[in-house]
This record gives sequence, structure tokens and C-alpha cells, in this order.
Amino acid sequence: MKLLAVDSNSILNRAFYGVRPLTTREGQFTNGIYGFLNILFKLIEETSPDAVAFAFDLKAPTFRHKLYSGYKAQRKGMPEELAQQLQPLKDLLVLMGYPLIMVEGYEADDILGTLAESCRQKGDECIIATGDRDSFQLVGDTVTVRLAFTRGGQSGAEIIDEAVIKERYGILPKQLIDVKSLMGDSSDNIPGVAGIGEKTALSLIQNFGSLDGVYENIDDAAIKKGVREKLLKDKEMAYQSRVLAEINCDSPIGVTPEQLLPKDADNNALYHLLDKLELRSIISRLKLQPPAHGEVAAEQTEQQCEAPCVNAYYNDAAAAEKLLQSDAVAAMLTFENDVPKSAALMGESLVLLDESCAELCEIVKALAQIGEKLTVPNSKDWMRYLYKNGIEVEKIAFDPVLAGYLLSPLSTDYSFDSLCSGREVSQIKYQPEFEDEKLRAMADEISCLPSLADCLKKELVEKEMDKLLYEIEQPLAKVLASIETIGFELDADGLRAFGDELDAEIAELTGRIYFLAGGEFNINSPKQLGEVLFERLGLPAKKKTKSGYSTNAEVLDSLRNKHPIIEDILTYRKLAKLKSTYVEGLLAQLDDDGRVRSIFRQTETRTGRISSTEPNLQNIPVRTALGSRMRRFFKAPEGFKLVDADYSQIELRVLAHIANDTAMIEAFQSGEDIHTKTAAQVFDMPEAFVTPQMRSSAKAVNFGIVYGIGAFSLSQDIGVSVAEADRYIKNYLATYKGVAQYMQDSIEFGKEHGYVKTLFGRRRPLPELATGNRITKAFGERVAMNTPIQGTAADIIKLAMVKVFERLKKEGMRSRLILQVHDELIVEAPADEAEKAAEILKQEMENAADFSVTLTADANIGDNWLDAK
DNA sequence: TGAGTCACG
DNA sequence: ACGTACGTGACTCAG
Repeated sequence: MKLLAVDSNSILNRAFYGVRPLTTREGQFTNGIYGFLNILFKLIEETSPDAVAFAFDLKAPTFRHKLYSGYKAQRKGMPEELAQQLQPLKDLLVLMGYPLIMVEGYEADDILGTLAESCRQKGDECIIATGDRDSFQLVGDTVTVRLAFTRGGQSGAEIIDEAVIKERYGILPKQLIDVKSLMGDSSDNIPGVAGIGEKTALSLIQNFGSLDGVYENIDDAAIKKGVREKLLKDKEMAYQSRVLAEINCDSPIGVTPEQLLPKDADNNALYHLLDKLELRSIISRLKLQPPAHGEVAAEQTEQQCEAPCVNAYYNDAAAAEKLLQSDAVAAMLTFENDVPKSAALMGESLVLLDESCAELCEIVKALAQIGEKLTVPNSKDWMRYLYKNGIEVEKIAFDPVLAGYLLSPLSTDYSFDSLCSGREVSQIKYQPEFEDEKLRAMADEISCLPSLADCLKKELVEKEMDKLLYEIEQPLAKVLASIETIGFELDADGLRAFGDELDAEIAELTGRIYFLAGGEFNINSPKQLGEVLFERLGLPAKKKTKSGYSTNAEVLDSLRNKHPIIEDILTYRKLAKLKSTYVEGLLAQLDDDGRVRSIFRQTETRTGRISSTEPNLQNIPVRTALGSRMRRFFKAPEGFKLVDADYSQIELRVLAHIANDTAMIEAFQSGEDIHTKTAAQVFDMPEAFVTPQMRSSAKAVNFGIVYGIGAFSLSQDIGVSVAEADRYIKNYLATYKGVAQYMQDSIEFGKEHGYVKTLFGRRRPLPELATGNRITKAFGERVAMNTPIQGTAADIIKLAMVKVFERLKKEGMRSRLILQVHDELIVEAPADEAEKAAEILKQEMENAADFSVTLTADANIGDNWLDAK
């Protein structure tokens, strides 16, 4: 008989701090549970025990068995985000068939000690799994400890037996009790002897064997005078501590190891709970099957004897054609390099098609005719395929992925499985069943899709985000599909020539840097660079990172006057970035027709913005003269112009409107420069007296306000003292009282509801505000202030994109939207349409929302991106 | 794969 | 006493 005895609180604690924060959509923390289970599975795999027992601390009103009355009274309570994981974890373990052992008034350690002792007497093997060293004293004979650790998400366990302890501490496990009674343990409130630490305590016990041995030989010459005085002074305390330090091996746990053999797991209940906790990877690791065609479906068939059952077909084009006549159709389509790979269709029948079906592409195209009754996840991918083939679909009925994003914008996974998890999804029955595992999986998914869609629609209506989906996100998917298909033309030759120029300069800089450093090294390696600057050249190190010296631009900038190499390194960094990320990166993404085609992610950001990848066209340089040369290579084709329109101060205007701040609204309506106007109001003087310095400070404060400002960061940003920065903020909030009120209200709303929302109803959950951690909470508060602003601005430009897109089509123009950069839209227009396109952009952008401040957008026309800005 | 750095709004 | 503004994506190094 082999027993694995788990120090559950300790392992949970270890897991909690070792795994990055994870929460469900609702904000329930799960990282501790996740880490705990991973450690558990690994331990079971490694030790293959016959029985597993889980010891838990039970909060006790008194500690009768402990002498020291203040025992553990001071131990800090668990953070809320850990405490809330305790009960679900216990539930999971019980459902898995394992016994939990909790005894009123006893700690997990005592339970482990008792189990270990019982095993020892019977000659059974006992493995104690724990995250701390307290239980080392139990080691010996058949008892060993597995000390769990997590490193970089990977968990492991170190085997501790008597030999290890002897080697590491030079004493027997039992003697650790005596060591602890001398050195004490602050986390357990064991006082020990004041002034005696681990080193001294260990050497005393090594020399004299025990606490008694130490005091019997108290006059021994090996004990230094100072130590002897401390020992004598706290003798009483040392003996009391010894009682506390010894783990109780005779607790009334009421079970013998044989009674701990596991029972059968309740797999259905286990599946449900794991599903609720959104721990998909645990479900697959345990190979649990969804009770979908079991429980839920079976329940329904019982209720309605005539359960609908549809016919199922495989690679049957005729059946697919017919299916398109259904009142509602759900489709799951996969593509590889924008070519259809499979299609699962569900209407009045179920049809599966894969690439071995000759008509697959035609059927995927034919779906365009029934867009209005089509439910299709990831509709953008499908529409991109249609656009490539010259087909445009008017609109679709429902995209469950976009719906899932609106409902849970913090999730990173909108796969079918994760959308289903936590929802009561039922399955439409179909005949015949598919034998092939892949087909079976496809069929199971598509037959659940209509029910999933119903769940999502209901939730959207409940949370008042249905309009957001139907009027913004779904139409936007189509606009993005178009943009992704069209792409942006690049001047490849110009780009290559620029790259060569950069190469020449980089080579020169590299030589100079090696010379100034007195040797060659990899300038791109922050580690090597740090060594050169701060060790070889002896420059003063400013900041440290986890792995060494910080060498970022801010640090280097402050060293500018200290050494000529700094300037060169800064330039080198700039050029190397331009070369590798932009010149080489873009050339590598260039399609044969000389255009780059970015993919826009519509379910990525937590605020509602879209993001751009492969290549990212939303971070092309512009802020420096050299960098902005990059934008010259983004050009209009022959006979075309680029039209660029951007909102002026959209986030501040959104803030003025949301906060309904009279002074700020007035500032915008006056038509003056907003930063100058802010400076005048904050410093209380006529605009004519505002210096560039003051304007720049006001600008920084304006930005800071939008982000949820702190005096420290503002002071760093504008280079004044923290006190000075604090004054600016106070002044600002006194001037704009509506803004100050908004900040408070938004945090209040977030705390009360657990989320904040934009003017268009888009939500962002704020699990951070429910935590006990000060820093996390402060972050949550800044997010509560910022998200409604950033998110509302994102909603507005999305709406503008849809309106511009429709308008260009309605006007029968050949102008096309080709890019969005958060507050900026770019249209590629035939030269003779450019003026009109500019007018349309301006109009539609400015009219996208009707606010108490006017929205203004400025449009420009040019042959390339730089000239059009 | 994570950390460090830096490009954008 | 702490750690320091919101939201992204790409490249490079090093374990």
C-alpha cells in the first residue's frame, strides 16, 4: 500500500502564486485550481499511489493543543482571489473520488503527520506532497516528502528523503524540530530564541544533538558568549517553541490509510464543474466526454418523445443544395490559405463536406445567396474568400464568435468548445451517425451550433449588446474582409533602397561601437550590452530588470553625456528596428502584386479596438523624421490617390461628452487648440500668456487623464517633481469638475457591477477590482476610467468605417477603404474621385456619433501615406 | 518560450 | 513599503 498525502493548502498556495492569473468569463479566479490539478496529476504519474488523501486546514476557534495562545493569529488571511478557489477545488477532488481530511482545530500538517505515522507503523509507504519545508521533520523509514515548485509555468517536485536531509542539513529529520525551536518561524508565529537564525541554530543542533543537549552544554566553549546569553535569556521561549514546532502525529482523523482508497469519479458532475470553471485543458487531460449527447440531449428526448432528428449526408452536393432552402442555416467553414477545406452545414438536414468533394468551393460560394439566414462563426474569413472571388454578401444573420467576444472580451479563445463551455447547449439529433472520428466531431459541432447561437443571442439581449453586434461588429467584419482582400500597395524598390541605406549606416555605427567599447559584442543583446556599458565602461547603472541591467532608451538617454558610445547605441537601435521590423518585415510580407495584406483581429483587444497583424500596419513609424520616411513607401497605385482622414482628439472629446464637463466642452467648442486652452484654464491665465512649456505640460496631463493618471508617472513623463505633477493634476481636476466626477463614478460603477461599459454598451469585466491586491486593484481602477473612453472612441470609428464603406458603395465609387489606425482611416481612390472621397470620409466620420462636442475629422490627399497626412 | 525593447494610437 | 498611465504586435536573444 502506497499513500500520497497532500498538504492541500500549501500546494494550492504554491500553485496560486506560480500560475499567472486566470479567470472565467464571470471573473472567478481559477489559476490556483489549475496549478493544483497539474501538480497533482504529475505527482500521481510519478508515484502511482494506491490511495491519495487531501489534508486541509480547518479554521479553528481555539488552538487547545497548542500552548502559545497567539499561535498563527497573525498569519495574514488569504487574498480573496485565492480564498474563492478553495471550495471549488474541494468539490472537484470529491467528485474525482478522493477523500478530504479536515479536523476541527488541527492543521493540515498535523493530519499529514498522523497519516505518516500510521503508515510508518504498518510499513506502508507514505509520500507527502507539500510546497513548504515544515513537514521535513516527518521524513524517515517509509516516509518521504515531495517538495513541489513551479518554474515558468512548469511544475515539478523534488524528492526529499532522509539522505537528502542529512546531506543538506547534516542532521536527522527529527532534529529539525529542535532547530526550529531555536530559530523560530515567523510565518507560523513560532518565536524561537531572539537573535538566533538558521545558521546558528543548525550548527548548535549539529554539535549538541538536541535542545536539551544545547542547554546541558550551555557552558561549552563552542558556544560564543553572545549566543549563550541569548540562549539563556529565551530558554523558556525555546522550550515552548519546541512544542509548537513539533507536528502532532496523533490527531483524531478517524480514518486509517486503507479507508482512503479512491472511489469512482462522478464524471458527469466533474465535467460540469470543470466546464463551469472553464478549465478545458483539464477536461481533455482527464479525457472527459461532454454529457451533451448523453445528459442534456437525453433529458430533452424524454420530455418530447418526437425529438427532431434530421438526415445526415457526407460529400453529397445535392443534399447541400437542397439544405440551402431551409429557413435557417448554420455553417462551420474551414480554410487553408484562403481556400475552403471543409464545410459543415445544418439546416433541415446535416451535410458535411471536405476537400475530397469537388463541389466544396461552389457550395461555400453559394452560401452567399442566403447570408441573411446564415449563422456562421468567423464570418470574416468566409467573406474574405468571397471577396477574392468577386462575391459580396449583403449581410449575415449571426456570427457566434463576434457575439462571444462581446460577451467575454477578456477571453483569448473563441473556439467552438470554449463558446459552449458554461452554456446549456443542446444537440440536434441526426441519422446516420458518422463512423470516422473527424466527421463525427464536425457533425457534433454543427448540430450544436443552432442551440449555441440561441444561447448567445439571449445573453446579448439580456446584456443589451445586440445592437452592438448587428449594427457594428457584424457589418464591420465585412468591411474588414474587404480591406484585407484589397491590401495596401508598397514601393518595394524604394523600400529596398532605404534598407541598403540603413545597412550602410548600421555597419558604420557597429564599427564605431566596437571601437568605443574596446571589443566586439552583440549590440542586440541587452545582456551583453549591459555588461559592456555598466561593467567594462563603468557607467552608472540606473535601473535593473529581472535578468540584469536595464538598457532601454530612457536609461540610455540619461547617460548621453557620460560616454560617446551612448549616442551611437541609441542611433543603432533606431536603425536596426527600422531595418528588421519594417524594411525586412514588410518586404517578407509582400504579395506578388506588390501589396501587403494585413489581417485585422476583431476579437483581440479588451477595449473594443481592432488589431492588425502580419504585417501590423497600425504601428508604422511616424514620430521621428527618419521613421516617417517609411510612410513614403505606402503609396497609391498609378492613377490613384490616398485619402487619409483622422479624428482630432477623439478620446478627449469622448471624455468631455461622457463626463458632461461644461468647461471641457466649452474648450472644444471655442475651436482653439485644446492643449493651449487647457493650459489657460488650469493655470488660470489668458491664452496669449501660455508658454510652449505650459502647453506641453497641459498636453501630458490631458493624455494622463485619459489613462487614469498618477502623479509619479506624470512627473516622469514631463520631467518635473512628483509634487509638481501632483499639483497639475489637482489643478486639472479642480478646473474640470465633471471629469473628476466621472473618474469617481466610473470606478464606483465598476466596483458595483464588476464591469464598465462604453456609450454603445460594450462591456469590459473588471475582475481586478474584486481582488485584495492593492496594485492589481489600482490597475483595475485605471482601467475603469480608461476603457469607457478608449472603447467608445473605438465604437465610433468602427461605426464610421461601416458608414464610409456603405456610402462609397452607394455612390457607385471605385474608392476603397484600405486601412484603419485607431483614429485614422485611409481610402485608396481613383485620382478623379479623391476630393469626393475626402468629403465623404470627413462627413461620415464626423457624423458617426452625435455628441455634446462636435467630432472633427481632417482629411488630406496625397500620393503616399506621408503626403496624405 | 519569456523577457526586453520599441514601433504605433 | 510598495510600483508606477491605457491599448496593441514584431523582432531578438537566451535558456
